[in-house]
Amino acid sequence: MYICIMYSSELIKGTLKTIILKLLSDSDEMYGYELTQRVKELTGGKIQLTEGALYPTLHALEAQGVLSTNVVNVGNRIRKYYSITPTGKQLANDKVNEYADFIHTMTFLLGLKPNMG
Amino acid sequence: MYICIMYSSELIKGTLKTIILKLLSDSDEMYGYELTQRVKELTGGKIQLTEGALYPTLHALEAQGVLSTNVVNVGNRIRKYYSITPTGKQLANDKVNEYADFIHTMTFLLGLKPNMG
DNA sequence: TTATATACATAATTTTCTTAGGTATATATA
DNA sequence: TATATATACCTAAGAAAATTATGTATATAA
Repeated sequence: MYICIMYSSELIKGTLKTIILKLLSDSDEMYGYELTQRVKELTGGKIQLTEGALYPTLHALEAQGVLSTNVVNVGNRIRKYYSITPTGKQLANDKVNEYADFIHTMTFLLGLKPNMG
Repeated sequence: MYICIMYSSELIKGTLKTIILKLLSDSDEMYGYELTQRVKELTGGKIQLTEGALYPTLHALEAQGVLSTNVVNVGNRIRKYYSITPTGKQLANDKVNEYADFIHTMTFLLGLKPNMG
């Protein structure tokens, strides 16, 4: 068994959009900070989204029309909820499928045993 | 089933070193061009290493001491064979194990079915 | 009162890759 | 014979995507 605290940063590169789109595809709406906590929780801390990467990407996805926002005041603080658009739902599907295919290819290329759970 | 010609370039980011180290770990020696052809062949053309990324990375890995080189004249052309050092073998193992763990985490995070072949 | 958690954001820098260009030989094709 | 493709190496400019650092501000726990 392989032990690790967090993956080397180069490994995670290129997966951010796919992760965001998938989580928002399965949820009604989520805000940025919530996304960081959810990913940390779901991966046992092995993947931790950094705000410097997350927020610009969220803005780009919104500008692209795949996410829409809803700003809410919680107490005296601002919270910006993101939800996925129909276009975004399609993109999420494509990205997840592409990643599944990619994992399959990498599993073969690196000579890893198919994952049985 | 998902159809694709080549993966979007962002997906492949961060996997180059792992791929190089794994292939050289399983082979006595390989040269740069050979690596590009082997990866293309093994992935059905879905992953194609670009020379602009490959050669600088090979040089860096050599400078780092994980690869050693052997220049050979084939006809009137030069061919630079790379082989993995003991340190490199260890690094290759670590990187492949880390990637296997990463695939496991991403499979769960993206809600993909464990791959049964 | 001080640190941590929540919650947003941007800017400078670094890393990593793409794109484009350069050199050169061998071989297949029009 | 000329031209395209394959082999085989390399670097440099630029783009893309991340890290690191910084800033603002409130709430809560120590």
